Amino acid sequence: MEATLGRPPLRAGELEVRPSEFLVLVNGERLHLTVRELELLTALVERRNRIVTREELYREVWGEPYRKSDRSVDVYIGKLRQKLEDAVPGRRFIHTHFGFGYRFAADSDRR
Amino acid sequence: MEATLGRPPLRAGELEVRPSEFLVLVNGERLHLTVRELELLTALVERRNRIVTREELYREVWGEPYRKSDRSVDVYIGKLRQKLEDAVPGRRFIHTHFGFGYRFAADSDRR
DNA sequence: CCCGCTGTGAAAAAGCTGTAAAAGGGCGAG
DNA sequence: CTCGCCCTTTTACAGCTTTTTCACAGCGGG
Repeated sequence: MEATLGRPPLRAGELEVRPSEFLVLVNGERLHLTVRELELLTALVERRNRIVTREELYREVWGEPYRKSDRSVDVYIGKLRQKLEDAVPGRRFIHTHFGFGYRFAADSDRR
Repeated sequence: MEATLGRPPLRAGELEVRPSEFLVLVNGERLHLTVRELELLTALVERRNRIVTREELYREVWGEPYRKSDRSVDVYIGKLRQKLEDAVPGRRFIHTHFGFGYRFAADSDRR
């Protein structure tokens, strides 16, 4: 949880993440996230527009070495997608890059 | 995939390869490649303007000894050529050297 | 011509991802 | 202490994508 404490606010399209307040706003409305969800979203938004490996995400959020049989990252990506979809229907924030990892993008950019 | 992780960016004509970001740009646009395609292209561009044997490419990308009946390198050369042709029509980046191997060149030089 | 080398489509095999659901844990209320 | 609730982790499996293998046709050099 300390992974969110010193972090400055992040804006990304209709999202605003304030890690130090455990708060995510979507178009001004609070999005209710659990601790893991918030930490994972924070890690992704901090690395927006870049492909991030599961390894890196796992190290950052879980704080321990990644075992490739571990599906936690995927499961939480799914949870985040669901909540983001509920909040902003039709928008796609988290992209899968097969064999590489995930990439967060607030704008519809091609990279 | 770790074959791309510590690598510095490479520029070659209208191509820019950023292995550590799993990213290839062609005239600024992302070229979508699979893991193998990216690794093979990276290996070729790192050795640009030199003829590279299948053995060397196979060792570098697949990480194991080459069996001469293995056509994987050829198949992936074909995939890369196709994607590069789609991205930059009329341009030829990967040259065959009969009996020797392949050579990547960004400029239209003959050798 | 001959025969090994190369290009390539397509099938088979391997591997990766999305997701639901079960299992495991922590914590506060009573 | 026990229960109930919620969050996290693990498991299972279907559906897809990628990788590998195979087959055959066309080339190219001797």
